[in-house]
Amino acid sequence: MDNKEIANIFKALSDERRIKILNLLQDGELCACNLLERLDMVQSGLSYHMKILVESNLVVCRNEGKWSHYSLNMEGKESVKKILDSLFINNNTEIKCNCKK
Amino acid sequence: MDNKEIANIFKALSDERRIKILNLLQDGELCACNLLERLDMVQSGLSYHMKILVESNLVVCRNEGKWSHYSLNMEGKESVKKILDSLFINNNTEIKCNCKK
DNA sequence: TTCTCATATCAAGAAAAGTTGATATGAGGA
DNA sequence: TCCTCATATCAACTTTTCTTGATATGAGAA
Repeated sequence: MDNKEIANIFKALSDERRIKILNLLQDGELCACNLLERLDMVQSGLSYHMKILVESNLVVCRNEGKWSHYSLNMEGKESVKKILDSLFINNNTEIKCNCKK
Repeated sequence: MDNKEIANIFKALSDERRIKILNLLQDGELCACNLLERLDMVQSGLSYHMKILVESNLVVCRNEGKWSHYSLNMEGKESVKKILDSLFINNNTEIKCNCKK
């Protein structure tokens, strides 16, 4: 996974409205119309944000007839944690800063 | 911590160049001039990005004379993981989706 | 098939974030 | 003090992301 892909996953988490959506999904699976009722947002806006959350694997979408049901993806969370662990490593190679003193 | 603050922390991680900076800091503390040598970026740009990383507590800055030395903040990483855990919870309240069938 | 409803996509504009060169600040050396 | 160097800030501009209303798609009901 390259830096651009990593940045994109965090980008999915970097919007206040998308965090609010994750909050709402803590209570269980919800369909788009139910999410919409609980958010101050137009339908096309919700669709835009849900696409970002689903594509970044943080949310799962289950289609049933004309409805889309969304739920939190715990595997997505674990994968973000693994990314964090891979970013915050101390290789201890003791590269000393060599500014021209 | 409210949703806006949470979004801001992930925002700090949502830029490819800042991910690259974290990669570089894996080898240990580096001063701004050393980071600059390793990045394709002008000095004011680096300063802009470092400010974001420091303010979001992902990187620590140690000032020594006219130099600024940066290093990864492991506490910052842990705090991001805690935020993830608080976002991805299943409250199991069984709110059933009530779309008008 | 035709209508209605849930959701997705599009295009245009608004808002936010990133980039750049110029300048400011402030520490140490001369 | 004056000069130089490392870093920060600023203002203008570019790029990216978000928002919105209009329209498209596609499923089930009539």
